[in-house]
Amino acid sequence: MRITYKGDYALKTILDLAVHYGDSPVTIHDLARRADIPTKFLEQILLDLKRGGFVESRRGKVGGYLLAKHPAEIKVGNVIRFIDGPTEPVACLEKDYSGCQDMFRCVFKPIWQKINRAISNIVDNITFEDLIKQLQAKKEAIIYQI
Amino acid sequence: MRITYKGDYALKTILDLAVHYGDSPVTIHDLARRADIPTKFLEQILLDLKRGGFVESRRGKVGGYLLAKHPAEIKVGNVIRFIDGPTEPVACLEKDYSGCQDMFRCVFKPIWQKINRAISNIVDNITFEDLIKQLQAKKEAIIYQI
DNA sequence: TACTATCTCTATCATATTAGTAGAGTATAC
DNA sequence: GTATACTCTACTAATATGATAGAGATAGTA
Ligand code: FES
Ligand code: FES
Repeated sequence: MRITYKGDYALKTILDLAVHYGDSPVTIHDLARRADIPTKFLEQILLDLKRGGFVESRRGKVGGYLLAKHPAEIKVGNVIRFIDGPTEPVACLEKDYSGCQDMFRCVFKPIWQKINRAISNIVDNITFEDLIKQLQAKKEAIIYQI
Repeated sequence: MRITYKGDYALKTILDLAVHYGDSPVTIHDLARRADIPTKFLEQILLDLKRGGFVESRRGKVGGYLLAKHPAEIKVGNVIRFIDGPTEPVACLEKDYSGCQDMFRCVFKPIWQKINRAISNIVDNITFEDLIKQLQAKKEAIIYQI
């Protein structure tokens, strides 16, 4: 698995929208500025995320983007897989893969399967609500430090 | 981390050479045929592996390739990293990376670190000697089955 | 209504990576 | 001295990545 800039931008954007969950829409401009993402690139990413059911949009003045679900309902893995594709380290492991006939013989397959399970265990067990809590914990730690 | 064809071919080639460790050199032709790898592509991979100190070569008649170290001395992770690059899921984690200033703030970093550790734990704890043993165990299982 | 902020959509582009292919050259055993 | 086998550099086609450009649609409001 490889996290691309697009995936990184998508995660940061979803997190930003998660932080503003329940508030009024956030504009592309604000999202781009806060996460330092090229605006026109983010436009495309947000359209993708909308098609993926992660976000909703409001047009016109007072428009912008909103998270389509509660932050607790979105896992990091959902976003990564939707934007950057499968997390499997080799094509052999992906669903509907026709090659890899001599599966029984490939002594490397168990390695790829282990890696695959390890990655899934991580990215599918953390939601954006968890991330927000971590952010808040960090903030408090900083205040306490002062 | 993403295993490319080149990495896959390199692993299968090293395994083949590991199986023939101690024997006479194995030709590119035989390696290519057995693992179904385009011969000219494998030539390049073997030159890379030679520069990486994984294999040795003998020219002329009765020439071919030999494993440069004992199979127990070569980890799967060594080959993957040498051929396909770092196993880290994001550039931020790689050594000498200058970006990612607000490290303290990036709530995703612990996720990438976890994944990185998980992958390393897997690929750095299996040698080609281990793989050969697994191959032999499979062979015996098949014989027993018959 | 006109204006403006905002999202929507399609196309285009530069660069890098991937997965090879081609062909001439070098060394060695016999 | 010739066949066999590795060596080296260059080239190529296809795809992915990380954007940029510009015209269009929609909604609030003066
Ligand atoms: S050939 Fe499919 S996992 Fe090895
Ligand atoms: S910005 Fe470097 S890990 Fe998130």
